[in-house]
Amino acid sequence: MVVIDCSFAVFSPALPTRPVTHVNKTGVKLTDVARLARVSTATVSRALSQPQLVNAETRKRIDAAAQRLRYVPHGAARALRSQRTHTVGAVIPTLDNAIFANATHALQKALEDRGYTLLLACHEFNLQAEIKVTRSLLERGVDGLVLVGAEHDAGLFTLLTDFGVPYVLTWALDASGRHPCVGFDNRVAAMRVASYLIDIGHREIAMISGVVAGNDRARDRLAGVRDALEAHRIALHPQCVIEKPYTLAGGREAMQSLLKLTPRPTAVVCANDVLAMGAVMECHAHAIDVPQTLSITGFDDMEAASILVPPLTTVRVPTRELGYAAAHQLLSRIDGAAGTPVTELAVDLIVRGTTAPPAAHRR
Amino acid sequence: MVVIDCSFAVFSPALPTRPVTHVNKTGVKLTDVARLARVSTATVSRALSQPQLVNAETRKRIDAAAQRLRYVPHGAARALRSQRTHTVGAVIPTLDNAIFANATHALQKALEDRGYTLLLACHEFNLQAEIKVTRSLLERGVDGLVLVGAEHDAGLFTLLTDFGVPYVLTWALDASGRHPCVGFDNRVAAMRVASYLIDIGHREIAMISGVVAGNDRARDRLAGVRDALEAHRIALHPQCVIEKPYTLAGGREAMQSLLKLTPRPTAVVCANDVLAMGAVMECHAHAIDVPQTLSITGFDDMEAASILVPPLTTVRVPTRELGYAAAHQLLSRIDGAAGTPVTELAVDLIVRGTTAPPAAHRR
DNA sequence: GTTTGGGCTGCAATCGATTGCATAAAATGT
DNA sequence: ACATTTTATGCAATCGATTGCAGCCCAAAC
Repeated sequence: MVVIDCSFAVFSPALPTRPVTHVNKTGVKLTDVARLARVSTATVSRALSQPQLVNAETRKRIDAAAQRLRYVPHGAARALRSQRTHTVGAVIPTLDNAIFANATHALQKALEDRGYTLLLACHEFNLQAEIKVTRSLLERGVDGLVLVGAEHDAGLFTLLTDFGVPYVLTWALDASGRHPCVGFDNRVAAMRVASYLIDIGHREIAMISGVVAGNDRARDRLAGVRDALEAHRIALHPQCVIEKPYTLAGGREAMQSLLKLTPRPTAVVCANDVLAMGAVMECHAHAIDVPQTLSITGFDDMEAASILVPPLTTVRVPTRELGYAAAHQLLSRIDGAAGTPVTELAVDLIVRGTTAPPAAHRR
Repeated sequence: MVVIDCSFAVFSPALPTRPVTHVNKTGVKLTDVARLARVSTATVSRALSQPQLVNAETRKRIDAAAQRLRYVPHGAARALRSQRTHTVGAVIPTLDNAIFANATHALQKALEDRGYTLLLACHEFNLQAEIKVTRSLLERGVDGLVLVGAEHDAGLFTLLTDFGVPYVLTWALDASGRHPCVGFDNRVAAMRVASYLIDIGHREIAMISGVVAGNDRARDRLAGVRDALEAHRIALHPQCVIEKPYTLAGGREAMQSLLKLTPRPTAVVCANDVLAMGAVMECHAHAIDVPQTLSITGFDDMEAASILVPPLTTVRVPTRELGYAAAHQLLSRIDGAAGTPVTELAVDLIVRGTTAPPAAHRR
């Protein structure tokens, strides 16, 4: 932090007749700083990005000149010449789900700490849209990309390798071992949830799943539940699996259908917290006691899950760690690190108030 | 005397082991497409960005060539020459609050529809950090900026006008009339909430406020409550105003303090839904009946407010409209529109389950 | 005294696309 | 048939910073 007196007239470079543009209307460029500091543009450039190469005295003059002129580097010019943008792109499904917003926030902070800026794009769970927005990010120029999920259209991977841009997959582990990733095993985690319900006595279990098309996390979570039930030779009837988009309304509708079934399930596994909260709301509306009559579980452990009454039994996903780890892994790849690192994060089953043994098990 | 933040020092990694070329490793450029299509680069450029200027036949050849070579334009080069990045920057407090995430999501969608990409930066409610991240966005090159709130450090506005970059303020209305903005009157809205509580009989009213330093929305909401109470000659004791950061924990702590007061307030106005949800949780924990013993109101109407039991009485803020309107207003300014448009959005008091007349008023 | 080498600095080429101007060909008007 | 406008294309300058290479200066080594 430097304090300078700005009460004197600020040097203004000759006003060239340029078209009105939005980029640095001040027109202060490296040349102006160089002239004022009585050095070449080369030296100014070095003083700003590799200070150790420049004599301390000269550097001081340059810094002062830059301050005085309020010089702001022109990113496009810099990027064109150096082939580096110091910008990272994130391609996520949506910001409307708090869990992605949290992870993105952590990512953004971690990048900012290292001098990078975040370029954002959403694809709304559509793999074709994902290619489109990724291309647009690549076009804008990013030094690296963060993607969500391990499953993507082949065209997306072609694009990435054609471009030779470093990237990291998140929220899942890549089975093929061909892509760097930081995430956790959605399948095992979901299996653990279902196993827990079985352990406390449930046999009539249903699942409210996310839309599995183009969403490997949703698919894995469903598969995990299947695994657990099969391991205990418990049937999962087709009508007990309801696929809905990740919204409160989706959860409510799904629960509405499930309540009509006979025999009625005693426990419902939801693919994420939003669906679970919707499901609980619907039970409230029908005066069905959770967890005494019906147990419900979520997945993600978003903050809102804790304000639910009763608080939601769910799987804690370390969103913050996920964002940080993704940033660090990506940046080290940008800096030239080789290999295909896989970072597996731990997830935990958090048993709270929406689960209890089934009525038949109690006396 | 002016203080200028001189933190434009660029992050320089220690010593990259093997810097990678991140930008278009394929090396396909305009020249290549031009050669394959047997035209000049000028024509290719036009075919891609102003197709109507190019003969249909030629255009077809060019498109085919571009497709064949998988050409992707180089954004930095394009930006350098045309002084347009087709990128808009958003400087928001945080993504961790769902309400900002929602609005940002809407903004992003609206921009995408018009061919723009979103560059994101957060300042965590710190006006100095806001200048810093804004400068970094400007450096990266943005055609316009979306800011949150009407109050900003003078240095921020200097930066904006120096740069001559179009911008729009959101989430509030600018009293000075000097800045384009799209938002609503936080003060009037908060006043309406407090008036409602007074109307149904409350006289002992407290407020859980956000941190007002550097946050004009929070300050206005507090002022609005003050207005309402004064208009009815009701006192607002200093110990009845508790300032907390916008977190669930903040709401709980504040409520804990308020519960110790004598006389105990019969109604608590919260500056946003997060605080209100924390407050309700704390009441649950103390087995205090909401709304029979204590009424609580929120502000924002985030989705989670509806899963609360009882559902939260709050002020609906049209986050989606806000994002869309900001995008449209900004883009029309980027396209050269003049003036200082002010878009005022309507907010509504949504009376739900957390408010009721005070006990003394019922029989 | 000469050579060597390290520390600084400047020159000028370069990154890849856009665009003003010139020109040629085709369409239109008289 | 000739003048004029319109349409389509190419040439080459340009945007603003970075960086390889060369050169200068001065101190240390021989």
